[in-house]
Amino acid sequence: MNLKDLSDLLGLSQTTVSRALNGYPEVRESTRQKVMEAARAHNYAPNTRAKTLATGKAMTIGHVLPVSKKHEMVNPIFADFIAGAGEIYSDNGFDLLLSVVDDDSEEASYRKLVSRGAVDGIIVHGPKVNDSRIALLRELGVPFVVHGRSTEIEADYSWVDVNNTRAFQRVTEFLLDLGHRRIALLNGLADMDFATRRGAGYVAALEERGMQVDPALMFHEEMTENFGFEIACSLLAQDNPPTAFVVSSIIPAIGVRRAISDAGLEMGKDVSVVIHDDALSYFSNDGDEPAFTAVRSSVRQAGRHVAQALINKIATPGAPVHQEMLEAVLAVGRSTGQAPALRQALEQEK
Amino acid sequence: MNLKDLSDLLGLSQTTVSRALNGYPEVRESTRQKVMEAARAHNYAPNTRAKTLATGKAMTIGHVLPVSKKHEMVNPIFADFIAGAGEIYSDNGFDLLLSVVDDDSEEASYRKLVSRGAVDGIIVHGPKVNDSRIALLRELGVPFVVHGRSTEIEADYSWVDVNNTRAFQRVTEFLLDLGHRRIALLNGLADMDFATRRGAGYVAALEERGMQVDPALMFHEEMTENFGFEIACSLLAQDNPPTAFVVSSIIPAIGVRRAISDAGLEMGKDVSVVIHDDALSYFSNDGDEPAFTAVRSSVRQAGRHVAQALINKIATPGAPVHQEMLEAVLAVGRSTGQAPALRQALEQEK
DNA sequence: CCAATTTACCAAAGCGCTTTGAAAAAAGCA
DNA sequence: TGCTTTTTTCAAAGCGCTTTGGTAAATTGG
Repeated sequence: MNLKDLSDLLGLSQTTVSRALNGYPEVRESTRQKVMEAARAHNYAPNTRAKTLATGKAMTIGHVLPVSKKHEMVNPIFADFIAGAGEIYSDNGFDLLLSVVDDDSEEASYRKLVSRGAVDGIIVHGPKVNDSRIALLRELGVPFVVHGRSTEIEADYSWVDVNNTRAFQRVTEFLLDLGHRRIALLNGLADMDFATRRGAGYVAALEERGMQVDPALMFHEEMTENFGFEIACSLLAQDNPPTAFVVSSIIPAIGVRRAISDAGLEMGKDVSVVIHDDALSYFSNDGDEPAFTAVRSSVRQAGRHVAQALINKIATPGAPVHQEMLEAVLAVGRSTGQAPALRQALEQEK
Repeated sequence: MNLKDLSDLLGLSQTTVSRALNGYPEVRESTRQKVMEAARAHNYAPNTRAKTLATGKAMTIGHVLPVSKKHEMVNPIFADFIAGAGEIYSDNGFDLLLSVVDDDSEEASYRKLVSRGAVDGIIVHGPKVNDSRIALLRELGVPFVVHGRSTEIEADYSWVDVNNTRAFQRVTEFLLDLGHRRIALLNGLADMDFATRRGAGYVAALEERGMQVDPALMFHEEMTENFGFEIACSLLAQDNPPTAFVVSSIIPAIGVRRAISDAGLEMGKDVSVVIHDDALSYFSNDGDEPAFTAVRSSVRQAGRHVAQALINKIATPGAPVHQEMLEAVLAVGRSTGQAPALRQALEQEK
């Protein structure tokens, strides 16, 4: 069933039917009712491709999911982010075009998406410290919003980010207040912008208290469960092991927890752990006493904000850039406690 | 830059340029070279919407991601599956259209996808035991492939599934061979087809050995980490706790592991755990001695197979249905060992 | 060397919609 | 009633591509 069939059926012109369906005023209300009715009865929906061709709007947002050939890693926050963004798209009549590419042909993929006219806007995932995609997309002149930022890029562009620096400074201070002095940082890959900022927060907290930053306690890797496990195992086996861990995601933190219990220690008592919690749906870490003390910021919520910002940008091309900082909430759970040394000292005092 | 611009620039007709670009034979090789060159130089790519309108093929595959409003759950295997499918799409020039909908408007979403002509084919995720989507898609006459099956649907349709029954029968037998007699099953939601089949495999293994099936040891829930933790905690606190767990995904198994260590027990010695491992990228459970004994089947690989099957189906409409069974590999890891009772008996014997 | 093929190119129609500009019908006004 | 204004409808152009049905140019064969 296409427009012609429908209009023939109704004895009306395509123009009138189209207008009736699209809510234009120059059509009698009784006619509109009839048209709507017939459209529903025959399950008519205008052909997307014809419609977008005619209007010049693709009504589609592009997401590029780079999958490294070597690591075979898929960002675990991706699904939740997409779920959030997708809600907004549905509400606004946009489609979501997902391009899976191996990371070395990523740039070509953006170029093609735009020159094919397949999308009206693009969302940039996982920005690097110095991300070439931002310059590329500006050059291509396509509206885009970055989930995160790119520290070394001077240009103005739209982004929605969590205040990573503040969050990590906060949790580090929290651990310091509990008497921890040797605090390990298990961070994401070093070239990721979020990881840099989190590292900066951690360092800032230590330096503010006049403490040495020990590079031997800072780790950058793909944030797998195994990464957390391996590092924690080797650290805990050292002579002077850290008493606390700051971990960039709940996934490696699960590995850390495993290492702690394998070492016969108790998390929250012998060793403290704080995490950044993206509020992934399958790892709920909430309730009145979450398993992990965490700075929490829902990545799904971020997806909603990024999507909305992009849609606004597409609707109002001249508008200024959208830059939005989300704050992470510090929620204290069962994974943290006073440093053993401090606890002993306090007990002695009694 | 569009076709007209490019052909004007070259002093050729749109026809010739189009044919040159699409590899048709009726164009001189030297002309084709010139055209290709110019296209590359000016970064020309044919407008997707115009092209698909003209050809009548959308060159797009639809995926519907239902997100339950109440649970706010996003299937954690989704990202890996998509990554696999996306590779195949890229290789074959297909786009991936992702529709995020809340689960009660799922049917409408499929209808619309088809009547809008937005997709050439659809992939069905997470089939229920009696899934209405299969009848719907057949009625709509759109090519589709199901990731999984739907037990109660008689009709012929294309699917790619893991042999869940066999896999779970196998791991249950494995536990029985180790002397375990009280084996708990932590399964997915009861209406999910895969969960039913896995349950059937578990039951079959027990019955084959003439053992009672204890419904108090079988659990159906959304497969979160918390689910595993809660159930395992309460079971281990019972008078006659199970000595082994069969768990439908690595995620709840992580919760089970946590419960075991919280109870002061050792996994692989006091309590055994076997899992179904989807080989999610952030929870690698491989190497020569994986953390969990598992029946493994890469969901990413499944994504590739499903996508390829659908593309073939679209290319050859008359072809018979594609039904493909993937077998899961049993890999023994460190999470299983002899049942404590059996071990004691054997020691006594010496 | 000229007719019959083959090769290389082109004009125009069509994909299904929106939108412009015009016309017909209805309503308002004197 | 006749004329103007407003409302309602329509025919046709256009979005950017592919593809059909040509025609002119080059090649072949007798």
